[in-house]
Amino acid sequence: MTFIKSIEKAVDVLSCFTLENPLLRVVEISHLTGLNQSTVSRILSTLAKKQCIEQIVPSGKYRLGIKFHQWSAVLRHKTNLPDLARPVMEKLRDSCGEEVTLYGLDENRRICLEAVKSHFDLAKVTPVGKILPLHCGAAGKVLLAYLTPSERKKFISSKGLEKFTPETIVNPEELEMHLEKIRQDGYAVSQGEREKGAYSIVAPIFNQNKKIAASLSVSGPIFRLSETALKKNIEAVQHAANEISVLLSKSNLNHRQNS
Amino acid sequence: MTFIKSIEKAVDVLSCFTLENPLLRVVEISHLTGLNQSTVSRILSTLAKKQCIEQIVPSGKYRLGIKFHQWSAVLRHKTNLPDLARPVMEKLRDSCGEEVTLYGLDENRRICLEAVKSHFDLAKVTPVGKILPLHCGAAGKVLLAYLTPSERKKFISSKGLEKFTPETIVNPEELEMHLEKIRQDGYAVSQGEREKGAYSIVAPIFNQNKKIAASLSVSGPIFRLSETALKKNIEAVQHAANEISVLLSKSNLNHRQNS
DNA sequence: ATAATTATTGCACGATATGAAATAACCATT
DNA sequence: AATGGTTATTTCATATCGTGCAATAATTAT
Repeated sequence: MTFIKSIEKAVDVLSCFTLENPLLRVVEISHLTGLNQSTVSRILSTLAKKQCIEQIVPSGKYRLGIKFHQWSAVLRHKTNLPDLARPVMEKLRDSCGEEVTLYGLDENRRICLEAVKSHFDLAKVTPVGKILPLHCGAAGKVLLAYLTPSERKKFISSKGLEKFTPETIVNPEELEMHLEKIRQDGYAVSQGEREKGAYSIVAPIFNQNKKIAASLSVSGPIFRLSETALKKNIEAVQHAANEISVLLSKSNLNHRQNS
Repeated sequence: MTFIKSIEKAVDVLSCFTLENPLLRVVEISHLTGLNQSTVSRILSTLAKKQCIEQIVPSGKYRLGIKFHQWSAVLRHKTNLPDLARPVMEKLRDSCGEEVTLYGLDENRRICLEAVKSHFDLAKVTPVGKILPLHCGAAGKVLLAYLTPSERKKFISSKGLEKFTPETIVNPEELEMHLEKIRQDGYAVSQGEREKGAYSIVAPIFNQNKKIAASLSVSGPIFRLSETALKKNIEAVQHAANEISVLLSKSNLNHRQNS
């Protein structure tokens, strides 16, 4: 299989535009991607010509362009995972009170695809579109756990595992043991692995081919996690995740062939 | 200036994914873009590797992938035109009762960037993300009218002007006259040019450099357009469009330099 | 006004994207 | 299940095209 390198580079350039960094200049992108400045400049010109990005005139910085409004609408429109999952997620939030989030795999990160806010004032709040690491936090570990061993190895060996908190697992073997445990249990619980004081309870969502499609998380401040809440929430998250898996299978089976 | 052709092709491929056609196969894209099947296949493989698209396994069709969730979130997040315009659009809708829509230029089409629903049960309803022609409907003609003559010429000469209804202008000279009139008036009114029985009243939105940024439209069924409603709505649309122009200028001036 | 950083362009080289044809995979029909 | 037809992918040779370097131009900072 042969891939078109300049297209990969263009995607890498566009991937630099994030919630945290929605406005970028040529050099910044050059640093972030490791691409030559000339190359970045030419890629940006091309993307600007095609209206994928636009230049803000006083500053000269670039941001995503009108083309993405089209794609954004397409994404929101059809049977896609977030829309499918939202009602189930709201039910889950109502039963456990805490924030419910949905994560998908994005290169070797995870991205928050959907978030339903907690009823508490003091709570975990994750914006949709936020990109987070895979190796820490139960939602990341669940995504990792159900990859094929080769896919997983590619990630874990790719670069060092960054330490976010004292609880972050940075040892590959230790991480693999955790993942094995997750596969046995069918869920994951983490406490303060990425952000101090926060817990998550997470279960996997599978597509019709039993491949991992997303992870569903309930998360909040650790001090609200009683022994009974833990048990109840594990049960509830697993149930909700299964429900979404079923919806997803049905939805995908619908657009067979010429439909 | 030198553009990277394979990237342009990739964008063309992705542009095939629309509200009407969210699921596509290689041949379909090949026909839509005029690209060789091998090329399309390779572009799709590359985009799939980068998770810009994903293949639905039972059917083999492709759809937009998880990467677009990231970009979609970035788009929604920062000071972008639709979010800026929405409150003003809602006010306008409340004052005139009819659907209010916002259109931007997308290659040589227009795309609905934002829509606020009419209060009436029988009304015009335009989905966000819908792609429509430029040469018919007041919202398209306003976008055309304020392009530079060379930009405009590029579009009008590009290919024949499709006739949607008996009212559609298909003669380039006649169209130019209409556009001149629009520039003099500062607004446009159309009746049944694209869809029979529908009218639109549209005013231009400019950015801080006085370039056309979007067009703002009030539209509904012609039978509700009395002489007084027409006058009132023209006034209201122009006022709202100006308001949005001001907001847009302010917003763009904010992210100067290193902010 | 000057220096420093950043963006763009020309050029020549080497990588690489391309179409045509072949092969493989897939689907529909009987 | 088997066949024929459509669609997807891969191979291969060729010329195109994207690339980095260095120079220039444009911006920004001091």
